[in-house]
Amino acid sequence: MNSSVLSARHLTRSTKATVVSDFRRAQILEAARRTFARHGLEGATVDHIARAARVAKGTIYLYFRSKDEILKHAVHEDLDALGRETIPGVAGPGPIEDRLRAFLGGMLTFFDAQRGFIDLCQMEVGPEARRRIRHEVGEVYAAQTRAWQAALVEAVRTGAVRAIDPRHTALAIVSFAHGLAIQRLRGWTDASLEADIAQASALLWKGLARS
Amino acid sequence: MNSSVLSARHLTRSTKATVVSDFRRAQILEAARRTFARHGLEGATVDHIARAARVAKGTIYLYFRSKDEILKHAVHEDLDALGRETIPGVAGPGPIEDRLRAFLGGMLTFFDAQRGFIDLCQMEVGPEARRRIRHEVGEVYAAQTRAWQAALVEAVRTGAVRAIDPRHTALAIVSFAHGLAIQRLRGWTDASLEADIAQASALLWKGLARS
Amino acid sequence: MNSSVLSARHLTRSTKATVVSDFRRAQILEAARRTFARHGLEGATVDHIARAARVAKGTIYLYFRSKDEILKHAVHEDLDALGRETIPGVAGPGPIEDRLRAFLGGMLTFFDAQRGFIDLCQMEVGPEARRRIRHEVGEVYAAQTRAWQAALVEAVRTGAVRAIDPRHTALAIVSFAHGLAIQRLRGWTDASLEADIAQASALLWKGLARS
Amino acid sequence: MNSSVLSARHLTRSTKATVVSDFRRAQILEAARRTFARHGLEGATVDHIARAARVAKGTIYLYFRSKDEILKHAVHEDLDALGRETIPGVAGPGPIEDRLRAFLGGMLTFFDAQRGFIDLCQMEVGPEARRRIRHEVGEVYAAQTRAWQAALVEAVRTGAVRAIDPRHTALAIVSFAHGLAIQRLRGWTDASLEADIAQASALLWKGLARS
DNA sequence: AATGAATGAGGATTCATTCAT
DNA sequence: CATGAATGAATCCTCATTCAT
Repeated sequence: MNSSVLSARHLTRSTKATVVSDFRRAQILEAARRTFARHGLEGATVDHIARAARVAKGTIYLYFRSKDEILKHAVHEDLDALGRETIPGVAGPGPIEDRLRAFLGGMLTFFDAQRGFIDLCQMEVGPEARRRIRHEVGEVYAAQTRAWQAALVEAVRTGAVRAIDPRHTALAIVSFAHGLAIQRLRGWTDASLEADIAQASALLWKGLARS
Repeated sequence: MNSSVLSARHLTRSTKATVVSDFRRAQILEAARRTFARHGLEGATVDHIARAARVAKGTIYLYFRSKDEILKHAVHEDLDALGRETIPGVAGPGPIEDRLRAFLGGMLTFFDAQRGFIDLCQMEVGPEARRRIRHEVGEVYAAQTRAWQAALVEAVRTGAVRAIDPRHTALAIVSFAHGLAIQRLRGWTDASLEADIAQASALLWKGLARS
Repeated sequence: MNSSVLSARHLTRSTKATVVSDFRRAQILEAARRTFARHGLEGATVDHIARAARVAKGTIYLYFRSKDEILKHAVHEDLDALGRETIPGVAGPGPIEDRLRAFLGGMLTFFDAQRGFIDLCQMEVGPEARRRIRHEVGEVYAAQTRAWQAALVEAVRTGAVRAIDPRHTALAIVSFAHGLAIQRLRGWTDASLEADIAQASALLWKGLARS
Repeated sequence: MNSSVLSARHLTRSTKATVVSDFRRAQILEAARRTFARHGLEGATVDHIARAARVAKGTIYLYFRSKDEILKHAVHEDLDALGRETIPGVAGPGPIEDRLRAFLGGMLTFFDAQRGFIDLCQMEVGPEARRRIRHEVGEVYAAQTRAWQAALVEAVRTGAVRAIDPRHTALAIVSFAHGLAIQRLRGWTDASLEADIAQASALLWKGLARS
């Protein structure tokens, strides 16, 4: 009984430690995202990130090996989320028009939530870590494009859309979503999220629809 | 006569000096563009730029007050060119379909020529100079959007296109072009310039055209 | 009775605590010696020492006030041992030739046992603690030298050795032993311990012996 | 004629630049040696070295890639000198007794001139650069030992010394010189340089001489 | 008593900018 | 005008020490 209590305590402590540790990592990553977004990739000093995360500079290095490592993780997490939130719906059931709207909605919402900061990192390509990020971002867009290409091939076959070229059209859809997301992210448009989604998907749909 | 000779000489010298000076400025700006594109905004040191421009580091500071100043000028020149190369055609005569194709072509060509590097600088926004760049880039896209909005209002009026919302559609066109340009710039698509232009403008045109 | 039991208990507990405490101190010092020897004085972090001692970093500070304190104690213990193992024999009875061999043997054996690491620390003299170490090491060599000087004065008097200068010769003996020990410690010689001792003492003895 | 003047000017400038550059390097190395000797290897900060060299911290990095590089060069230069100043004489002509005295004199003088600081660096073995230093120092002592071994083989053959073991005796001579040099360097003896040399070589010579 | 997460002062290194030649 | 050596502020990262659990 005593030992069970002890091991329970131990388990609890161990779990708590993990929870705390995970919390710290998330806390730092979140602070890093905000700081990268506000100050830029090089402009964001580790001091800034630490202050934003409300921890000491040294603490950062208990959870990440380097500033680059932080960037890598922040980007990786976000790109994972972006892929998960936009790609499955493309192949899903339902009319292609709805899927188009859902895709655009997913992209714009994601970027609007300040999480598109990665997309703005493209300029920094010196160190190896950056090169990987660049590649990883490209992979997500490539995956989106492939998903749309497959969906369009099927849609052309069933006559749901007119006889467009699936490869180029897929790229066009993704590029469109991307461009629109950036315009919004940078504050170059003040339209509401819903209006932008509605108008953009209507335009695209009209471009795809039969006759 | 003497004085005329003198002033001629002076004029000549002055002119030559100006020419040389302008040449140096252009030489440095060009080197800076290449260097920024290759190494990133912070990754590009003044040493790099100087070496690329084949001048000594100190010489740079005879022509530009600071590194930020260089960036500002490089960006400004490029944005000017982008505006000049894309906006007038929007309002120009001819069927709107052709103008659409021309616009997309202008954007993609410009970015393909490595000059879209500015667009990649958005992440660096710390110092005041950067903030201005950000704003300036936004201005160009805003100008493009306004041009398209005007064109679309007219096109809707004459029945050249269906009754779309000019404001949102203008933004959509610009965003589309922008997104496609970036995808190309980053090497995420390997399609030919012509094919991309053709397919994209066809899709958009279909989205705009009547019935 | 009760009280005697209690005080016995108390004594036992107190003693046990002392034993445990002493054990911890020795454990940490030993780990520190190994770590200093392997990584150098600054290269050895408190983390390294803690890991080598199989205790948590914080525990170290329950037994030593600072890293410098650890070094001071490790050095002090070793120097004490070196003195005890080499000095008494110098004044001891028996022919001076044997005492010479014993002295050289003591030095080389001590250094060979990795305990001469202190001798290698001389470079680090910044903080006050280091200055003391330097002085303390010097003290041991000085004590050795004094012991030899006394022994040689006596040996010259009795005619056991030729009429050398005791002061300089004492220094020479100690320096010789020291130099040989270092050469071995650093791995710059691969001869066996016994052979080095035998040859060195033979050479020195020949240098000292009468005609 | 004009061109000759120009090229002369150019040559002058180029030479002057080289001279200045060499001077700076020497200036920094000298300051580094002093600082390493005073503060230890890690205790000596680049700031210290810069201040001792009367240059700004950044200037250091115009002449050396890193602190380790500085150490490497300082050590290399000194070891070169030590080898040049002690080894040739060993094989030189003249009675072996004189060569012995010359060798001891060379070693003690070198160390007395604060240049034996390298010898004190042995504790720091972490980074790769340090490991090389350690090896390099060993090489010099090994070269000295080889030189003595050869000299002793010859001396035994000609009967200049008694039938000692050349290998061990060579090591003993070098170790002796080394140990004495260190004792002096650390201030553990206050005898005059000449006295130490005389006494030590007399002792050794007596140990080597025939009957 | 033991732990190890958190801290922040301190050090090596970089790089925009200046200035004597 | 042009140069490039010199500067030092600013940045990333380490590690001795503390302290809540």
